Amino acid sequence: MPQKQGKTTRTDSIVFRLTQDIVSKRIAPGTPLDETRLGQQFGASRTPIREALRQLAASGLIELRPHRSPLVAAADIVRLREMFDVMAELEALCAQRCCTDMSAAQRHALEAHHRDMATSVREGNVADYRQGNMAFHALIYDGTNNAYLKQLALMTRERLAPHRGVQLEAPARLARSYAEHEEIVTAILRGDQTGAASAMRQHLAITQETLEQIAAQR
Amino acid sequence: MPQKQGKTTRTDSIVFRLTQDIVSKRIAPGTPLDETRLGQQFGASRTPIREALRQLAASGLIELRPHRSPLVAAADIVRLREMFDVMAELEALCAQRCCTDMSAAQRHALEAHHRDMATSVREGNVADYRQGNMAFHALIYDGTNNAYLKQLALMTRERLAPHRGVQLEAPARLARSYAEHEEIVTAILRGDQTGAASAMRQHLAITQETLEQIAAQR
DNA sequence: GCGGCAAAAATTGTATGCAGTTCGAAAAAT
DNA sequence: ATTTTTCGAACTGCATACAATTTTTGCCGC
Repeated sequence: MPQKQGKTTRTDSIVFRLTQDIVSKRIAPGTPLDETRLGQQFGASRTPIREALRQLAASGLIELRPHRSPLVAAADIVRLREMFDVMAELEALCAQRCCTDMSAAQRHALEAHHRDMATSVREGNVADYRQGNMAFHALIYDGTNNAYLKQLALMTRERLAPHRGVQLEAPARLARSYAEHEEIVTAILRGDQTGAASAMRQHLAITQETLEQIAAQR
Repeated sequence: MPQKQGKTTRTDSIVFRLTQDIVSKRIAPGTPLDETRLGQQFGASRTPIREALRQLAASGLIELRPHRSPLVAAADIVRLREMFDVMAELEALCAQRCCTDMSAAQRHALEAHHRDMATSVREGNVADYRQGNMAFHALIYDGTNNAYLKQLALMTRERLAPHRGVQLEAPARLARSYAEHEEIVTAILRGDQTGAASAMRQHLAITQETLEQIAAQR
């Protein structure tokens, strides 16, 4: 489960760096991770290394067996596809629940946020849009008023985030993404459960296509 | 996240005991967990305690913020209801996916297992049925051929298991549960996606009713 | 008496040392 | 030459000691 990193503790720093190294394939899958070696590599003691490795294991990035060196998990394309698939279903469920379980304030917040994102699209500000997009989906998670569902969806999205790399960089994609958001929002406001769910599914299917391209180009 | 407990390492032992203490309410929600105190309470050093706490945090049983004592997460009725809700949806999704993604061998295994469970029902053997029920649902998780979906469903079920207490003890419940299983199996074998999903949802709604009774009697 | 500040106490984060287990290599037997 | 056994090295699991940070407590000023 991802932690905040407000006051970067050493463990969190190591988690971050190791995560990047793994998802960027700088460390090949199947590689055994030696605690002492990592320790002197990162200039830290074994203790924070161990904590970091536990967190990575919880994230599914590595596998650890008792008394044995942790192995970098095979983040194969198959597994990523599966996760994307489940994420789409989770978010579709969130959108569906939003139709019935959202408070008026939450509905207004979602609508307002979506309108605000229009400026990022017009300016072609990719960084802003990226951030706004995350907030958009977070608002939908919140709208379910189901903490566990929110937690699962967030966890899945965050775990997938590092693998998405440099996608939706093209301004054209921004406009399309925004249009899809529009569909989702209107469906939710209309209370159209199946419409909201399918709109969300389709929205995420686009993202998944990008993954397939990345997979193909290897 | 599956954890073996073959060669009980001290950390795993502590994880197990703490988990039981938390879900059985022996430790009240909101209680701060002091590492040193736990250490001398369990007769262990702080190191394995820390590792155990990380795992519990990953399981969502406790919450930890940097430089602050971990707090036992509130497992209130509201949260439990939410988790049951999500579990129903996850399993409904599993059943739906089984209709399309199951192999022939998996279909046969599910059918055979279901038939075998009839004897437990006839004999009124609650313990056997309980075990068979778990296996039944596990077979459906497997049938999705989606490791991540399986992981989420299993995790949710396991986390909920301790709270289900002494339900479905009455032999009458066994027969009813079995009939519901029957519906699910036939829907899956027929390839009826929506039928399988709704049958599963209804099957779990029964379970949830029991929870409500437990909640009410407190 | 009340609010802010500072120092002390308590608790988490980190480092290091030791013991137990696993894995590999060398040696012995077939 | 191949297989088995044994021994050693390396690494993980655990314990303890130290550093950093937070919280509490006591004091001073208002």
